[in-house]
Amino acid sequence: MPVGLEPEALAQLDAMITSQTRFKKGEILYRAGEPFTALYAIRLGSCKTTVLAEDGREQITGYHMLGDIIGLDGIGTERHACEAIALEDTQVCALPWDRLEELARAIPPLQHNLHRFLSRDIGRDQSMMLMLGSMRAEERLAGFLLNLSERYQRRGYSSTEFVLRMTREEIGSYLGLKLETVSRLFSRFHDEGLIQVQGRSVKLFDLTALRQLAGYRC
Amino acid sequence: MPVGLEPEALAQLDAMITSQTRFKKGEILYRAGEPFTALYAIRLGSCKTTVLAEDGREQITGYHMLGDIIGLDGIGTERHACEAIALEDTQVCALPWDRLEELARAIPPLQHNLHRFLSRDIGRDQSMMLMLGSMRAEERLAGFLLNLSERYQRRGYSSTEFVLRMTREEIGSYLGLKLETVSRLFSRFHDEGLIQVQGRSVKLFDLTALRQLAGYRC
DNA sequence: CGGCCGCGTTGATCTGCCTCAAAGCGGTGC
DNA sequence: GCACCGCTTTGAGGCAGATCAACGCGGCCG
Repeated sequence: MPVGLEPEALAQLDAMITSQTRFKKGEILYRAGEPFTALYAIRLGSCKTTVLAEDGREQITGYHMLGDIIGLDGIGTERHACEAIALEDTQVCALPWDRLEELARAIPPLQHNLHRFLSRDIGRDQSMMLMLGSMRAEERLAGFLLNLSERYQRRGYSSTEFVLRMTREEIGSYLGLKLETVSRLFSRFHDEGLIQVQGRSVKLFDLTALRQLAGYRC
Repeated sequence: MPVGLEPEALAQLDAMITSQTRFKKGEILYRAGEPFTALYAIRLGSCKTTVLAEDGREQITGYHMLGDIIGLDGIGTERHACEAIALEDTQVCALPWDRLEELARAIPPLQHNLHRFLSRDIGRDQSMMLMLGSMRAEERLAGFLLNLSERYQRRGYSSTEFVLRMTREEIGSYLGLKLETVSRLFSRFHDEGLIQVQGRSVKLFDLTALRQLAGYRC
């Protein structure tokens, strides 16, 4: 969010941030239906966002880590549309929305960044819809792993070796699959030499093959 | 978009709109990858937006009608992420983005409306992810029909009797199903007395049953 | 220590939706 | 009129992924 801001603007943004909150693994950052007052920037850790059907089924709609901003879906209705849950011990800082809107009016680059975040969320959701609507299970899982890989890399971590923060069931929910299917696919990718899995730690051996599986033509 | 604006602000918004463009059925409003310069407000007709996988598979991500604003997914990357195609003869007016950002800074209610549009798009995409990831075919189709019903009603049309603008294949692509499945489900809903279908004209007879099918608890 | 519990793996079977195929139907142009 | 074409419907059979079930493993607590 602060990218490209003048020092003075940065100071104003800083001043807006009053609170930094800690959550333990499993704790709820906000619930669906709660009044929306602020966005949350993740400073440490990671969390998932889920939407719930009336009958209790849940769909994980996002997996968020350091630097991500969550809660954007609450702006329109002034209520959170989904529920955010920490996947590990996590720290976020709240960005009060009315103050942010105000600042965005005063600071064009901030306004621009805000719009970028909103728009990128839409783009991300649309790729997810492509996955869920048109891809087969193995393509989805390969895409998921590559997506994680990319995001870890952008944050300066290894792009080929990381620890999953989600259970098989959560991965399944995110990808529209059952946990058994996820587990089987991990095993298959492992046997085929594409990856190494041991519980939640994953090594990607053959990015090219994964990309091909995921439907990337590169 | 203009909701809640002062007369003077309205005039400024009006002044921004230079062009109104017409498209015939099947024509492309914009393509994925094209530079993003403007949003488009639909004044007449309807269109679909689709994302394409590298291998040519396509997923319809949205179905848009009068009053909807499309193109929001291009803001973040400055390129359109999806392709928009007219489903019938359609008129849109372009809202140049740089001008709109500028105006949004000057006119708080406009800024707010813009954010609402962006955020609602995210919310819509998330419900779609819930559908695609967790619902069965009949639930998806019931949800689709109810969604249309609601939107027609909000625009002053009948909520129980309307004409589909999409082919079975397009509905299928939107819902992550094959056209045959869509056709079969229409027939089944018809036989069960929930709806009447004749080609593309649909009457909804039993909204309550559809809602139950769709997983609404109401 | 032993028992429990959450999570993961793997096998066997089932089924909802896809695939393949054929035919109907309405509109359009010749 | 007829032929063609895009769209839709319907049937038969197959398969990817779900479901059901059993077991393994590590961590935690009494």
